[in-house]
Amino acid sequence: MTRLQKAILEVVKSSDKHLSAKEIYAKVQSAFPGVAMGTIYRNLNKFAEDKLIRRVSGLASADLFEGNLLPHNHSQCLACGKVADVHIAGMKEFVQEHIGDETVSLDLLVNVICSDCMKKDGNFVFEQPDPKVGC
Amino acid sequence: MTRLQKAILEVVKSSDKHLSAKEIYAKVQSAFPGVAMGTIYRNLNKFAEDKLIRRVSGLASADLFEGNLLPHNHSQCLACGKVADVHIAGMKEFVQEHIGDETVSLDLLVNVICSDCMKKDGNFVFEQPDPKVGC
DNA sequence: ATTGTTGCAAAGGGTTTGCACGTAA
DNA sequence: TTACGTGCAAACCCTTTGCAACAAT
Repeated sequence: MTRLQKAILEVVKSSDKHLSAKEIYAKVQSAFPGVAMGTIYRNLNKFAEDKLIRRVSGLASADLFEGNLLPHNHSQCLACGKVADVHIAGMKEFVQEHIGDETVSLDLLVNVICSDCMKKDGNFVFEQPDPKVGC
Repeated sequence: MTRLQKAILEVVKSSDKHLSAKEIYAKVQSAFPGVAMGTIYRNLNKFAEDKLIRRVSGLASADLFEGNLLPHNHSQCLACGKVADVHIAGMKEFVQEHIGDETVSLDLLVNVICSDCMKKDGNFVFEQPDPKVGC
């Protein structure tokens, strides 16, 4: 593993947040000013394949990367976009009971209005709830 | 509503499948040869906002549109990409118990190997399960 | 006249890829 | 040498948007 690769991995692993490729790029740049976006992506993809990190997709904005490999899902705030971890015990089993095919994995995305945004505007009303309503 | 708009809506509403904008475009084209992709998207977006149809996003490929407005979620086959409806009673309540913020909506995407693909290759083994593993 | 809808073409965002160069075993 | 990693720029895919022409009221 090159020094650059270690740096990229370290940025993701040492962050407690979910980071976009752009954010990772910015952080890596401080130590490797000449680094290219393509290289960031190539390595993030490799790390994700090798299960060193996890890629979170399906969000409203760009994919995020995280170092937390423990099974969990995510919530995103529809107002500010903030992404948080969601742990739901028995999720897979609960879902499996309802479908015929064998579940490989679940991607649960819980759309919320986070408490911060609720504080800012307690009357948060979705006249027409999220166009991407699941259930 | 213009005749074109009715045609677009009809394509989505009368299909029992989930259709991509490209597929909808192709179908509408047979009656409106000069129709533009931008117009397809503009109208699909409007219909989704008005809750005449539903947009399914977060899939491995492009967003899909469906006429089924009843709350439900989706599964996608990791081998062939096929998307199917998934109905899980009590899903929202089950999830709500585990999170602090108020749930607006859920997007559950169940990654499976569908029975067709299982038949074709009964030994379907994911040496490295889906890089986008939820739980 | 006013408003909304369309085709077109361009731009947008996020991501991937071909290629030549460089670096390391 | 052989293999791999990198920067760069272009391409990619899906989707959105500005604009001028066009309907429809």
